[in-house]
Amino acid sequence: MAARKAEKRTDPRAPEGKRRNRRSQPLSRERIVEAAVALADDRGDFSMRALGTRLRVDPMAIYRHFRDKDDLLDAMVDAALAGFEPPAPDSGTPLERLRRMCFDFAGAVAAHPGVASRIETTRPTLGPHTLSLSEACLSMLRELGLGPDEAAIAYISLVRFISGVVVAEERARGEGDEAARQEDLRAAYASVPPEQFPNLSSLAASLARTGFEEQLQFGIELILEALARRGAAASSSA
Amino acid sequence: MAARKAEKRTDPRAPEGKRRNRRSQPLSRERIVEAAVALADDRGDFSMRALGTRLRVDPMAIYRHFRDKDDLLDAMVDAALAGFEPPAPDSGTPLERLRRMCFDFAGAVAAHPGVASRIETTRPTLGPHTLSLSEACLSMLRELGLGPDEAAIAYISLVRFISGVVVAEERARGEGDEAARQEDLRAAYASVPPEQFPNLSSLAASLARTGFEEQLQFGIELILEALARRGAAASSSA
DNA sequence: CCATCGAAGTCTACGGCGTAGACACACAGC
DNA sequence: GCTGTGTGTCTACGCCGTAGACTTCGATGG
Repeated sequence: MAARKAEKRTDPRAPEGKRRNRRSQPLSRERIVEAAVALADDRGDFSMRALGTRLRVDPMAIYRHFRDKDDLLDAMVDAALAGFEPPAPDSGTPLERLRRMCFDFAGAVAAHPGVASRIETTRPTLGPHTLSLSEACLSMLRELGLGPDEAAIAYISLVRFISGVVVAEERARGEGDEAARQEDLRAAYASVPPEQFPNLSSLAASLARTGFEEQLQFGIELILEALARRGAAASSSA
Repeated sequence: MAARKAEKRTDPRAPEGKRRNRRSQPLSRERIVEAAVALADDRGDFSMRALGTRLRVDPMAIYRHFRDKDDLLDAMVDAALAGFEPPAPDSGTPLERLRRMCFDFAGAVAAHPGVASRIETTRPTLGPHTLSLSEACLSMLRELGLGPDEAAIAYISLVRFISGVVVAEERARGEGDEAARQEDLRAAYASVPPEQFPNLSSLAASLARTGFEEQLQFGIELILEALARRGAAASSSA
């Protein structure tokens, strides 16, 4: 949008413009958020200063558009949810759609480091994407037969579980490559005395076989199953 | 371990010891972890430097006992789980005990800021308390009728959900006092057009009524219910 | 009794962070 | 042309984690 006026200014590397590069293209919330997400994706972390250099702009310039880092981070969360589309209403049973949505949501969140831990439902980020996502999820839960209050708390439960898994995945990923991690894990559990902790030893083996994908799937299935049952009970008794 | 040799040195508050306070009582992993947890409890956050001043010691002294901050943080997680006791085997049905344990666990974790987000199950912290907690939980899940693999992944699901809730709670708590937060929430949702997002508007009302306690309870009930059903099915078919 | 040694604590310093506050500059409207 | 306003810049403050050299102390063994 604001890039229009920049077209004629992009090239002529203004002789003295090295210092005053304002005209290259003006900063905007959008441009900043985009760059911020890209930065967080490239490196695992994110700092205002790094974002500044990436935008070839003084870090403080960002503060003209966002109150503080937190403000920007909130915007990034919503941006990460762009491109996420709730499943079409006629694309399966409510349960199927709900399941698909949970996975899509988890995928979208997991695609951008740092986002998962900021998914909120109590002081909600309230970006437009967040809003439509919540609405879609709630309406499917209602379709399942749940009442308004039940749907609300069920929605929260789902979000909490998913973000719990994704946060753990992110942390693990930042820990070194997968093979080494698996090896560490095996080694750590190998030192556990099996007679004192019989189940724990077998946990190691299971863990080695189970990735985050499976954890996500198992947990969501569990939750949705229980929810469906409640919904059915509620609507049959009504 | 290293404390043994200190016993004879504890008292004689060396005259010139003001600068060289080493003799007051020697640092040890234990003493450091204890102070660290206390520090994190007092202020909401935690830094090596602040810990140093609290221990009246140069921050770098801590590095003689812990490789780095992460190492210390891991130890703190396990320390937070001290005092946590799994329910006695004869204190109710497996389901009841499991439920109780989940709440106790959540409480123990929530009692110490910063701990929740570090609860791991894949690169496990492997402190003694963590170990016995896991073992107890796994064995109850087995009692429920689940097989070893199912118990393992069910255990992970529970941990993920609980830490998800507690992390969210912590973040919310750091956000300002409860009343103001509730008000912000109400205001935020008030600006959502109800005709476009009918369910979302009702979410606001439900959220206002629902604390973290209820979220925890609802989700755990959901998960345990589904697990119990699977366990029953598995053992009846066996 | 003294030399030596290793462990524990200290000091200094480096490079990073978020961001407050003063400043510079380009442009809009007069 | 003048001025105000918005936007990017600069400098600086006070935090952070921690590397590496240094100090000091108690223990050890000659």
